[in-house]
Order: sequence, then structure tokens, then C-alpha cells
Amino acid sequence: MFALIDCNNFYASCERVFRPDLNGKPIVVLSNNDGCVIARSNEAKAVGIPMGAPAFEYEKLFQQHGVRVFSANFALYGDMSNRVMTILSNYSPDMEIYSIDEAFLKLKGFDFFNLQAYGEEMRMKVTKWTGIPISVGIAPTKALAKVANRIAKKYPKQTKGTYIIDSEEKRIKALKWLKVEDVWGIGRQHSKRLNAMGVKNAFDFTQLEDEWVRKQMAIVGLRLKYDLQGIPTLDLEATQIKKNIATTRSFEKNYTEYNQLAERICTFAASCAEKLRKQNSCCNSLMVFIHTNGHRKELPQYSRNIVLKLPFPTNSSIELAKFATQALRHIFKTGYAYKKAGVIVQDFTQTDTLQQTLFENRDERHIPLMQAIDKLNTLFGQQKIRLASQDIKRVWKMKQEKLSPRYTTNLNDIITIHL
DNA sequence: TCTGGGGTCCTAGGACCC
DNA sequence: TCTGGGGTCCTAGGACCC
Repeated sequence: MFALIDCNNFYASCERVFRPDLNGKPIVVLSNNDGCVIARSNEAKAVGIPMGAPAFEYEKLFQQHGVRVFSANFALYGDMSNRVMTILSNYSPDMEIYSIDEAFLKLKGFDFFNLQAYGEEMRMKVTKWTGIPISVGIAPTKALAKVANRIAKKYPKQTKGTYIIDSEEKRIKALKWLKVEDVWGIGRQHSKRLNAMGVKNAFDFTQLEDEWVRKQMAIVGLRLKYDLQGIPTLDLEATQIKKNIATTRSFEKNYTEYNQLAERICTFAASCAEKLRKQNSCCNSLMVFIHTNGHRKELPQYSRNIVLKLPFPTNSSIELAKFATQALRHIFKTGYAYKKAGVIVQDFTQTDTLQQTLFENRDERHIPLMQAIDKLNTLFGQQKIRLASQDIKRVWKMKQEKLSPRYTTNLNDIITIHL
């Protein structure tokens, strides 16, 4: 059996852990730049705030219903996630952390366990130790565990937050209950087509011909179909090193000057380099993109990206910033108001298996230099040491008007309790 | 005024090899 | 008029996830 544990309204729940006065109140968490809604408490969902809602369009509704609004506080969410995952890891030797708020556990050899009680215990412990509410779904395959989890989340009272699919009868009942567009792995495009054909729920989907599914939804769709039928085709995935790393941002204001953009691109490149060093990778290729605001149809639009093959693999901030600037020079055009830009590094080699190139090689002196920079930045806080081409005066700012304290990761933000 | 940021996998088609 | 048969690698684009 597989268990899928999912934190309920994760970001919203994190905010509430340290603000118990907000229990039962509608709250939302916004994306970077306070752009759109990326998490909602149940109360906020109930007053009709959709996922991804642009904050400025919903200001009125927020006020009307007394919705508490938070800027994204990823330092807090990341730390709370670690706490939850650490607790969950005690419940099975085989665990896959699927996302910041979800984990699969493989329950192999648990035949004589009372899984309902086991799930309820996880839920109790996570809530008690972290303050985060979770739901537990247990079933013979990963896709069915996802389904079971939805049921647990939807009916917390009846299920005590834990639902198990362990019979053919329960499987079919669950699949008939789940709309096809809510199936894990069936997105907007496929559900539109399926709906048009009269495939309304997950059960209908499992009744389709293998050949059709294979042809229309590729091998991924076929695996999903089997998994939903109770034939396991998806196993836990080992945590691997990343194959792409990106740092991209929308800007609070539009940029028109090359220099403004160049500074951002250097900072993004340095950030990618730092992430590369963390997983001991060097990249062989880098992409830079810039574009104007696609929502402003009346303004002239421009959007371009460029991929640069590097002469040698590197993870030096200095070298990557240099290459990224080169790339930017190729695609930058004056006369446009740029709203978003980013750097994506790809095609990695691990630093311990680096191949020397014949003509041009990375500057070996950068290796100890980067180590020193990383060490200092860990000790004294992020971005203490930066490149001169970066934002030295700290001009750049993200819109973050409703940021909560970093309760668990910043000494100055720890709450005081008066007894 | 204002609209996020990160990832994964698969497939088709083109370019190339002998 | 007619033009083989077997591969690999790379890339762009599309689908999906949170």
C-alpha cells in the first residue's frame, strides 16, 4: 500500500500556526510581488476566491469578508515543511517527498497494521507537533492514494482525516465520485477532450480502450489508467539532483534601461550558480529570457530567449554572470518596457566528474573563492557578499506589503510568550 | 497601477552517423 | 522512371505537477 500525506491549505496553515487568532477566519497568501492568490484557507475558498486570483481584482471581496492577506513567506513555509517531513519519515523507511506539502510513504510489510489507526496517529502527531493539519490517503497504488487523500480532505469528520481504499467496491465508488479533471495527471487540455467525449469521472476514464489512451495521452496516460485500476505502475521516485535550475522574477515596475535589466540578470545568474553549487553541479548551457507585460495589450510587446552553450562547465557566479550578460546583450532591444526576466541553467555535469576541455577552461581560482563566498553568506546572512555587477545599493525591491515574521528561521522574529 | 515561480517527462521531427 | 536500412542525438513544444 501507498500513503499520500498532504498538508491542508499549506501556506495558509503555516501563517495560522503563529496566529491562532486567525483560526476560523478567511486568509489568503499571495505570490511574489503580491500578485495573485496562491493559497487559501477553507473559509477563503468558501467566499469564492479562486486559485490564482489577481489580488488587485479581489481587493473588494477581501474587505467585504474580512479576508486576512499575507505576502508569500517562503522561509517560513520551507522550514515548516521540513518539520512535517521529518515527522512523517518516522512512519515508513520508504518515503518520497513529492512537493513542499506532500509526501508518499510506501507501506510495504505493513500487512498486520491497522492502517486507519496508523493514519490517524500521523495526523494527530503532525498537528500536535507542528500545528499543521494534514490529510492521509491510503491505497494500493499512488494514483489511488491521491484519490483517497481527496476523500479524506473533503470529509474530515467522517474519515477522521484518513481514508483507505482497500476493496474493489471502495475503489469503484471513489473513482465514480472523482471528476475527471480532478484526477492527478489529467490537466486542463485532456479533461476538455475527455469531457467532450462523455468521460466525466475517473471511473469512465478507466473504461477507455488502452490503445486510445496510449495514442491520445501517451505512455504517461496509460500508466495512470492502470494505476487507477489498482495495477501499480508508479513507484516511489528517488530524490534526484535537479536537471534544470531557474531564477526568474516579475518586476514591480517596468524596466526600460539596459543597465537595470543587466543588474537583474547578473543577480539571477549568481543565484542559479549558488543553487548549482549546493547540489555539486556545473552547467554547460544557460538560457536568458526577457519579456514585456503580456497583460498590457496596448503596449508594444517583445519577448525573446536565447540559449548559450558554454565553452566549459561552470558553477562560478562570476563566470555565469558574465555569460548571462553576454546573452542579454544579444536579445535586448531598446524601446520596450520589460516586466519579467530570468536565467535558467541546464545540461549539468557533476563537479567530481568534470572533463577538461582542450582550449578554454574554467578559472580554477574561482573554486575556493566561491566556497568562501558561500561560507560567508551562510554565516552572515544571504547576499552579504555579492558581485559588483549586482544590486549593491539594494535598490531592487519586491512588493511584499503583508509579510509575516520569519518565526522559525530568524532569531529576531521568534515570538515571546508571556506566562 | 496591479496578473508567480519553480519543476518534470514525453514525443515528433530534423540532423547526423555508417 | 528509379533513390536502403539501420541507428543516435538533440531540440522545441506540449502536457503535466505543486
